[in-house]
Formats: sequence, C-alpha cells, structure tokens
Amino acid sequence: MIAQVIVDVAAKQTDRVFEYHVPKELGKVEIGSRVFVPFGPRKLQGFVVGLNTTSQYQGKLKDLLLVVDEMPPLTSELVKLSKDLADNIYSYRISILKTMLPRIMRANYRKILVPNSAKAQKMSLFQGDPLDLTKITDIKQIAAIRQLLRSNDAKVEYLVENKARVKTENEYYLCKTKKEYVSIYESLRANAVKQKQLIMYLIENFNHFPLMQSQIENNTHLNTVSLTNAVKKGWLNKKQIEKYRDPLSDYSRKKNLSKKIKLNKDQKEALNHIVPAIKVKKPRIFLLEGVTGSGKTEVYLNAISATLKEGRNALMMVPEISLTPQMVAQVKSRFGQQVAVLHSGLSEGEVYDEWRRIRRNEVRVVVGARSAVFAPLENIGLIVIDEEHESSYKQEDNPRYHARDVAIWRSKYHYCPLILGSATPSLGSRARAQKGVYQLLRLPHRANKQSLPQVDIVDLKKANYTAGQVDLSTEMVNAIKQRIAKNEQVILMLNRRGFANFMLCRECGYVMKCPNCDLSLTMHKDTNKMQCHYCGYATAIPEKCPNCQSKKIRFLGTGTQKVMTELNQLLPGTRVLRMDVDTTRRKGAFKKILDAFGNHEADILLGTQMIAKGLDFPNVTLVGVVNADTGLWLPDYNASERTFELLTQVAGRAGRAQKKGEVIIQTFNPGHDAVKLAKTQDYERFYQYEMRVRHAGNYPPYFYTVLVSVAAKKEQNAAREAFKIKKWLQPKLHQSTIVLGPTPSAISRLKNKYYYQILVKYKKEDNLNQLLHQIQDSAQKMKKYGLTVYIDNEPERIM
DNA sequence: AGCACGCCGACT
DNA sequence: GTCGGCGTGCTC
Repeated sequence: MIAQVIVDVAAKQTDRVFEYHVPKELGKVEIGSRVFVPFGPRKLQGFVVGLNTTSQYQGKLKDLLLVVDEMPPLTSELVKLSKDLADNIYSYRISILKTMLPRIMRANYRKILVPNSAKAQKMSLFQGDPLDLTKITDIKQIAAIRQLLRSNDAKVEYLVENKARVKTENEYYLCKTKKEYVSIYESLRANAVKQKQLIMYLIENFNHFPLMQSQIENNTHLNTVSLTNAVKKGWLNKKQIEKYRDPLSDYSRKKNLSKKIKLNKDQKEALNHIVPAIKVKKPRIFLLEGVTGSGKTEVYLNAISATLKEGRNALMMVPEISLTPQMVAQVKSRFGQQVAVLHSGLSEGEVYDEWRRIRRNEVRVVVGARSAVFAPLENIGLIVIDEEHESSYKQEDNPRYHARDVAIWRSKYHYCPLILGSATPSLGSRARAQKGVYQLLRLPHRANKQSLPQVDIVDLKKANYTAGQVDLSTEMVNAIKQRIAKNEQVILMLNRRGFANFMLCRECGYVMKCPNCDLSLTMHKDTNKMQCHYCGYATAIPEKCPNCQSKKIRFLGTGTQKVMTELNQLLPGTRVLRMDVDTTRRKGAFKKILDAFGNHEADILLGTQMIAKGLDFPNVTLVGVVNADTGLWLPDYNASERTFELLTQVAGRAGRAQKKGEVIIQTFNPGHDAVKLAKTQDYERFYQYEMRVRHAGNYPPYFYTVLVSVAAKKEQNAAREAFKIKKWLQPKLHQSTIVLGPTPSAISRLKNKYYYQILVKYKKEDNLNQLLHQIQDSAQKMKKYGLTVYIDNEPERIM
C-alpha cells in the first residue's frame, strides 16, 4: 500500500503529494490520517490525502514512520475541502489542513545531538537531558559539538513530537470478594490507620465500585499515596479513563432552562421555508434578514431542532463566541450535552477535547467562531451563520478563507440548507438574495412587539459642552442622568475601528478627502503626508482646515479610558464597567463583566465595538454612541456599510424588553447617509442607497476584487515589484477590468516591512485564477530577495 | 521551509 | 588547512 502525503512544509515547491510505502505492521492508515514521515534528513508531520496500490515514483519509496492518532483526525470531506479551498484562496494545502485541526495537534520539531560511540556515550555532555541544538548559543560548545560530529562520535537526530495529550483520571476496580477484604482488614496492624480506613471504605462501598479517584478522595481523607499503595498490594486495580475538560461547566450550572418560546407569525413563516429544505436535503441558502430583537435566534434553534429530529447534525457559526456568552447559554440550555463549543477563549486542551467529542460523533450541535467552520462534524443537516455580515468571518492572514464560503461549500457537500442571518446583511449577500441566488426571508418586526428604539442624533459641531466635557455632549450626559435616576441601565459605545487617523475640522465638520476617489485621506506620520490608499494621491498634512481655514482641526482617535475619566467627573458615584481589549484580555473576563452588568452591579457599560453585538439586557433603555465618525471615513469602500451596521447593531441593544429604548448618536456628520439611515434603522433603504454608490464607484458587489500586496524591507523594492506585477498582469486581463495601484498600504510599514498593493476589480476573468497562481509561483523565487507576495481573494480591508 | 552540498574568500 | 557565507537544488 502506498500513501499520498501532504507534508508539513508550507512552500510552493512542496505543495504537492509525496508518496510513502505503508509498512504492514503500522496499523490502520486511512485518508485523513495524521502521520510522521521521513523527509530528506528530517522527520515531519503529514496528512494522508490518498491511498494507492501503485506509484509512478522512480526512486525508492520511504516508509511511513507512525500513524499518530487512532482515528484519522480529518474526514474525507475535509481532505477534499482542503484541496478546493487551497486552489481558491491561493494558499498552500498544508496551511489549510493545519487550520482545520486544533492548534495542539501541530507537531513539535526538535533537533538533538546523540552520542554515536562508546567513548562519546560517557561524556558529560550526554549525561543530562538530550541536547537541543536549536537552543545552544555558547561558542565553545558549538565548537565542541562540531568536533564530535566530524569525528563521527555524535550525530544529529531529528524529532517530531505530538503535543496533543488527553486528560486522564484514575478509576479503581475491586479485585477481591467482600470476605477477602474483611480478612485483609483483620490482618492489618492496629497502627495502620490509613490502610484500615481504606479497606473499611472498600467494604462499605463494595457495590458502588468502580469509582473515580476524585470520588474516593472527596468521600474520605485518603489520597493518591494510599490508593497506589493498595494497587501495589493487589487490593485494587487501576485503569486510566479519558476525561474531557469541560469548558461549558459554567453554563450547565445555570438552572433557568430556556422555555420554548411561542413563535410569532414571521418566525413561523421563515421556518416554513427552512424546515422543508432540511427534510428534503436541499443545499439552499437562506438570507434571514431580521431587525434587531426580531428573534432570529429562536428561528435558528427551531431549525436546529428540526434537523436533529431528521437524524442529522447542525453547525452554528457565531462571530466570536466569547462575545456572546448569552447566545451560547441559550443553545446550551436548549440542547444540553449534545452541544460542543469551539472558540478562542478556550485553552488548547479544551479545544482539543471539544473537537474530539465532535470527531467521535458524541455531539450533534457545534457552536463556534470562524475556525469552527472546519469542525469534523459528519452528517450535517443544517448550517447557520449568525451575523453573517461580520468581517471576523474572514481570516485576515494566511490562509485567508471566509467562513461563509467554506460553509457554502459544505452545504453543497452535505446537501443541507444554510441560513445566513443578520439585521444588516452584507451588501453582497443581500444582492445575491435580490438576484434569487439566496432566498430572502424577512423578520421585519421585533418579537415582543416593542417598537424599535427612538434614535436621536447629536451634531457635535453644534453640541453644547459644559465644563469638563470633551467627548460627551450635554444632551448625552442629561439622558444618562435621567436613565440612572430611573434605575435603568446604559450602554455607551466608542467606535474605535481601524488604526488610520483622518483629518476632521471641528468647526465645519470637513473631512479631508481624495480628489479622485471620494475616500478620506490617511495621515502618515512617517512621510508627513495625507495619502489616499486607493489611487496613491498624496498631499501635505494641513495646519488649518482647507475648507474654512479654521485651526480647530483634529486627527481623530479617542479612548475608553479617557471617556471613563470624564464619566467619573461628570457623574460621580455612578458605577461604570469598562469593556475593551485591555479589560477583557484575561480568560473569562468577558463573561464576568457581562454577568456583573446583567446583575445590575453597574449603571453604565462603556466599551468598544465588542459591546455592539448580540447582547440582550432587558434593563438597558439607553444606548449612546460617543463618536459615530471614526469608522465613517476610513479609506475602505465598505466604510459606510460598516458604520451603518455598527450603529444599527448597537441601537438594537436598547429597549429589548418592556421598557422603551432610546439611542443617542453623537456625530460630526449628521448628514451622512449611513448615519441618517441608521436613525430610522432602515436596512432596506440603506441597501438601495449604498448599492447605487457601489455601482457608481465600480465596487463590490458589482465587481469581484482581488488584492495583491508585496512586502519588502526596502520601500523601493516593494514598489518596484508591485509595478512589475501590474505591468505583467494588466495586458492579460479584459479591457473592462480595473487594476488600481500600486499604492502603499495604510500601515505602510509593519514589522519593518513596507507594503504596496494592487487591487484588481473584475466582472469576469476566466484566467485570473491561473494568472494569480503564476504570480504566486514566481513569488517563491523572489523570497530570496526578501520580497513576499500576498494574494487576498475578496478582501474585507483594502487599506 | 530547511537542509546538504559546493564554491569562494578569509582566518586561527 | 578549516570556517562561514551564500547560491542551488532537493525532499517520496
């Protein structure tokens, strides 16, 4: 038997199958098996992607060294997916195979020095732990080692190790009769207190065995020592039992099991379309467009129930699960132990355990963030993507996959429906629904019949500020005071997306924009220029407003900490919880803050965008947006879409229960359409409006996009190469295809590398995929000169 | 990628 | 002579 293996080397030249002979004694090798193989002088991890009886290979095949796992970690579906995806997103297949599995299953590589002669064996060098050659820095030691290698007294050994460990606990079995235990008890010396205690325990609990070590320890004052001793004496037998680390223990303790909520007309109507598709196994894509609070979750849960009833499993994607502990709690309380959860808040070990439960078919529902789209769940009958517009579904570094695209692939593979849900669908998805590619289902009303919150816009150009107020207008502060007086709660959001600083005039609200592109210019401190990242236009950083000559210009960026101080001064005694990357870095901190706020331990929750989504606090009646503008003028074609999304989402946090909600948005641009339309939270009108803008500007979804970026140590090199690529590529494309750039990236220097990028916008280019693969091939050669080329299919950010 | 091999100039 | 730097080619 011959195994086709993808080895763990992410490079163009090794991005293909290598064949190995499977020795008979090795055990079961299957497609999807994780294996260790010799590769040149090294030993590497690899994945079996095919099995064959013959080989074309001229040389002598090497043997597989080891099959790492008892059960192949990858299903044949995932092996197939890795191939299609690699081709699609210009990534190496091994990179994708690795992202499909828990991090802990990535191999550990070591190079150690081992003695090769009796003489060397005795040297002090080899007495302790084996020498790790990658960690030796001492010059004298290096010389000594070189000497040993030359004289053949030592050799280098390459190791590959599996980091994945299963957690085990000891289980104890009785191996004697009750009578025998009694006689053992009698034979013990009087002062053998612990031993007597143990035997007495065995006799008393004779019928309860086998027992776990933790159970015994909890019921007695015995410890490991007495137990291992008993095993040694032949009184007990021990067995190691595999245990799962349970990341959901927090949730399962909650008693308030969610009662089945009665569905309203809209929800029933939506399910009337979805459930039949589940039953007849139709790979249909539904776009569930429901205003905030319309009960989309309830539709998902019912659809999942229907799927389980059909004997199939369900995969549910959420933006970043730790962001929505409330959502997890809901799913968990509905489906209990059948649920596995995968997200970045878990430890590597916890992820591995949850993943194993899925792989072994011990769960039927998987809830997870982006990478969970690769969960080895079989027999999938439904996939749900909640908040489908979220940009976090796209991985920003290699492999640059979009979870939505992967989900579509899997839905086709399993012949199962896919639900894309959102209050503010991405323009692309909404447009596809328009064309009938997706089926549009709408929930236009809030589930509790509560009207959408009243939204007021505060124009910061004219706003009043009392003493000490910088970021919060008088209107905002007064509204907060009123709510707190009524013992209600407030969510305050600071929009701090992106890194780019743009110029804004506090006098007239003017934002400096590119004359060619209708996008805001970004300040580059390093070059002292205001630059357009779209066409490359650059001009000097202004000292006064180019529009009204006022000197009150600002380069924006404000922080939660600053607002926190301001709140403390303006509203002394008010309890404020801050939630941003700094306060949620620690594991579980997120949930802790949200729980505290839910228990009304604070009046105000102040945070960045992470508080905009999915939170459901009945007592919150006011939502304030400190600055709507920061995202608005980012030099991305989708900046306005993002701003509308964010404002609508955060507004949806207000008035979710009986009390009516209110939203206050502070902005320098009350006239901007994204802000105006967020006031009425009218997604459909925003969609119409923004589609016109995209059409006029030749942006997605009217055009497909690919971003090619070049990174280099020297700026000229990156620029030169980018120009070369454009010159090579453009003549091979259609007339109607637009090739923009090269321009420097927004963060033109990152980790001491300069980035230049080319944006290709096209309607139809049959050869583009192949051309880009060619660019990738030649990029491999350029690597020697310190040049790296990245290709991003359908980028979310083009700054 | 990362390793060996081979060629070259530069040292104890 | 031998060390280290870099270019080239290969890995089943």
